[in-house]
Amino acid sequence: MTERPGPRERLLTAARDLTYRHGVHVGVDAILEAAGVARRSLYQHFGGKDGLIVEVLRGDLSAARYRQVMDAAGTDPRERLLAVFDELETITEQPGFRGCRYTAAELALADPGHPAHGEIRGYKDELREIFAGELAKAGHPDPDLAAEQYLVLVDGVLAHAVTRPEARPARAAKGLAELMLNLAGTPSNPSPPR
Amino acid sequence: MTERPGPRERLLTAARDLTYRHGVHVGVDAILEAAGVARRSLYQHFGGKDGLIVEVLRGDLSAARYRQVMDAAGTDPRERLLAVFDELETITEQPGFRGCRYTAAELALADPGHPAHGEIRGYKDELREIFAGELAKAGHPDPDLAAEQYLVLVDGVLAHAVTRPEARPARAAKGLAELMLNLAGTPSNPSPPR
DNA sequence: AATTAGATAGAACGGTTGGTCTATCCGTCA
DNA sequence: TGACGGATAGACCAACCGTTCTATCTAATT
Repeated sequence: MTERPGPRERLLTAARDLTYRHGVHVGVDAILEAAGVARRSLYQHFGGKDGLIVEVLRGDLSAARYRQVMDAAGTDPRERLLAVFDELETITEQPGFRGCRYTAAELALADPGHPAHGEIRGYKDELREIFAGELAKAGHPDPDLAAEQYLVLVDGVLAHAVTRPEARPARAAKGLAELMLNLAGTPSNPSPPR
Repeated sequence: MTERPGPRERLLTAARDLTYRHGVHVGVDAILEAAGVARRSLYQHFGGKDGLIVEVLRGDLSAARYRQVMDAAGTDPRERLLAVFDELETITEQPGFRGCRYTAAELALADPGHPAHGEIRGYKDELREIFAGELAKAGHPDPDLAAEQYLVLVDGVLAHAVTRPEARPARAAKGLAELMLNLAGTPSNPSPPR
């Protein structure tokens, strides 16, 4: 039997779950009850609700998940890039799917000075780097532009699937990604021949 | 000098502004103060905060705006469809831009039974119809799929521009739209020759 | 055995939430 | 003149918000 995690970890787990399901405006009382943790522990470990939210976003490892998905798809950059949308299809079809937690937090936190905005920004920048690198390997003529296009597609899929999941936005977006990748060098090669 | 609008209209105007800037979780007190309206009038006209939010979404006329933009772009379906992204570029560059109000409301209202979800759904369905019709006129081989792709692009632009406006997502998305439209019949013709 | 850090429970803080209530005012119409 | 519908101001409600506080308990360290 595994040991019960400490209060800090229990808080993070409960907050990750509740802020995704109910949004970042969920009350601290609900988080404390779900975590089975004393009120004081929250302020001891995170300084307050905002600190907890920031830590939840930082520890979410969503970017790492994209890397894993692409690694599992093999070494062909084209296949790796397309695998992203298969994963998005799985994610958006999950029962409790509520969109991208970063986008939701960005929209929910109207105050531009909220510390969470930095984490959100960092996450999307990191995603951009991942896609830009992969698109360069795929031989895309303009990896920087293509990376922005990829971000639009990913955010679009996650946003649209909340309201209209049966539209299968992940599949639709994969079609667009294929059009993009047709601009690249010979499809099956990791990099274009020089 | 024009007459001052009645309480109902003042409430809608104030709520439209405040819910966009601060999200639908903005307090009724703030709305009442901005509208210069008695507390009772809100419950008289809209039954409550939820009713007001629903009416704000219903009266937003965002779908009509897309029609106007396309009409202003002429009669060539291709030009009309691409004009959407020029408009999105303008919108996302506006100082107070805070994304798509419907997407924001969808994410903020965790309760699936909230009456606003119906309006949001209706809006995006209406957008789909508009795009599907235009894509059919442009001679796209699969207007239904293409319409979903267009929705992904639009939602993606509006979502992503909140966090990374300098990425110019509207321009990036326009490039993808051009790729899509290359699949259609002769670009400058309203419909493909049979 | 004594000390200490970390966790617990729970009261209490001032402020805000959406909603209901009473009372008053004002213009319209009969 | 009188009645009435609509608007106003503002008190009031219970519930909840994030935060601070005191007090107690427990387990590891010295």
